[in-house]
Amino acid sequence: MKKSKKLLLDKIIKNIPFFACLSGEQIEELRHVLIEKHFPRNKIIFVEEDTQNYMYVVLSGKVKVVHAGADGKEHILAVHKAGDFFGEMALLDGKTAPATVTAMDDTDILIMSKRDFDEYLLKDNKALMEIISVLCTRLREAWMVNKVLSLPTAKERVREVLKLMAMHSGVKDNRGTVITLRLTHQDIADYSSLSRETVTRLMNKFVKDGKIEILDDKNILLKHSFQ
Amino acid sequence: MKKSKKLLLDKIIKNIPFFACLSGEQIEELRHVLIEKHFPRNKIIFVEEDTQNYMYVVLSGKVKVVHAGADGKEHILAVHKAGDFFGEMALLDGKTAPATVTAMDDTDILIMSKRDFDEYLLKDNKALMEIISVLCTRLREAWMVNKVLSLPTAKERVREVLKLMAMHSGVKDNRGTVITLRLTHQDIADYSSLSRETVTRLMNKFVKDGKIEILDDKNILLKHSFQ
DNA sequence: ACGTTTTTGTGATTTTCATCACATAAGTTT
DNA sequence: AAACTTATGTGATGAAAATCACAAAAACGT
Repeated sequence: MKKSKKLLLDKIIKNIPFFACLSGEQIEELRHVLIEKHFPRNKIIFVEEDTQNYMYVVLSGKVKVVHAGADGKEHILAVHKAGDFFGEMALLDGKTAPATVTAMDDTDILIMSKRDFDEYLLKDNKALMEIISVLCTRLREAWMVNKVLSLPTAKERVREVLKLMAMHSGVKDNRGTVITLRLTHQDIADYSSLSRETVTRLMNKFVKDGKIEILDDKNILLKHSFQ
Repeated sequence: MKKSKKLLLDKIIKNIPFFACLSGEQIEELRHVLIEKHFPRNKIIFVEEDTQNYMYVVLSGKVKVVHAGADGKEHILAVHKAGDFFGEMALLDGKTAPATVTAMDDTDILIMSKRDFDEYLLKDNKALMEIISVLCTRLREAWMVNKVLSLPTAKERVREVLKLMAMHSGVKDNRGTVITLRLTHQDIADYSSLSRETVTRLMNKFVKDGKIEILDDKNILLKHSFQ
């Protein structure tokens, strides 16, 4: 393993709240049991209702957490980027995965087995408190999505979805907040439960009104005037 | 306290997953620190964004967990009946309450202070595991609501909301499942983010199609053919 | 650089609900 | 029981967004 990669891995691991309580030694140990795996774009990582035996950490790329509707449409519940983790729920309560996770780009992912998860995390009181705090965050996020979906107009829905993503994956700069997920209109539509065409029209309107700007790399800048 | 009431209290306490791991003595102890309080219909128990210092258990009646929209409309996230508990999140991560809770009927509620909560629950590893499992359940429920709200037609939304309530508050009998919450059409509308009129029309259609039946006490019977 | 696939842009049409406007019914209060 | 209040039933109308149907542009693969 390259030195720089090793350092990156260390940095990412240390930023996972679950692992915040582990000692340097423990992290070193941990790194040896973690498996790195590559998922090409559009590859499914796991399917809703699957029995799940791993927790995942995104190293690079991004993944979407989705519910698939009967009609083939999918609803995005969350998008995770480098440094985010997912799949912990099935490990915690032993039930099946509540949603499907798919790679949105070519994505490198770190995998931790249930055995190691139990070994390193479920024995330590402090780690359990961390897990609880993470679940609370997830719950608050789920309720926020909920709120967004019950907004009456398409415009509000798109606006709030953008704000939600800015909160989770936003980088502030002097002009506003940049959503670094490089989302397509279809992605935003799947997030806000609207049609792609409606999202296209609204995004253009936001641009025309000077509320947002699409940067060269397709990232979305929410200007200060946004909202 | 009347004997019968004491027994009821005991039974309810023992059915709360948080307390499942406590010994008989501990429960006895616990009962002395719990305060019982009455909330009349429509009384707000706590407000979104409030700093919250208690956990609550419903003894009788029912409460709704809601997000209030800017336009005065409210969106129901969950309904809790006797034996259910709520308000635990703010105690767990110290952040403000993520939603408002209101009594839907005259409701008796048991209150546990943060101090007792910490004292009895946050020290025990087994209790922490219980809390984690409860949070996972909440998260799965929140995602189900999410799924319902992203369904494209009003009919599906109402159908799935009814199924959700049946799952949480349903009593099976030989004809199907009875939702024992005595909900108004407005409640269902607030749950599914539809207008009251649309819900009325759809409920009548379900009745006419023989899928559901409104019992004398206003409870809703989902017949076996429902779905 | 060329063809292919994916994404975006935009008008025309249709559908579905929300809204409005009452009527009726059922429950509550006094 | 009369007077209110709350809940339900139902038609008519309108608005918002889905759908349909392409065109154009960008991104990607080889």
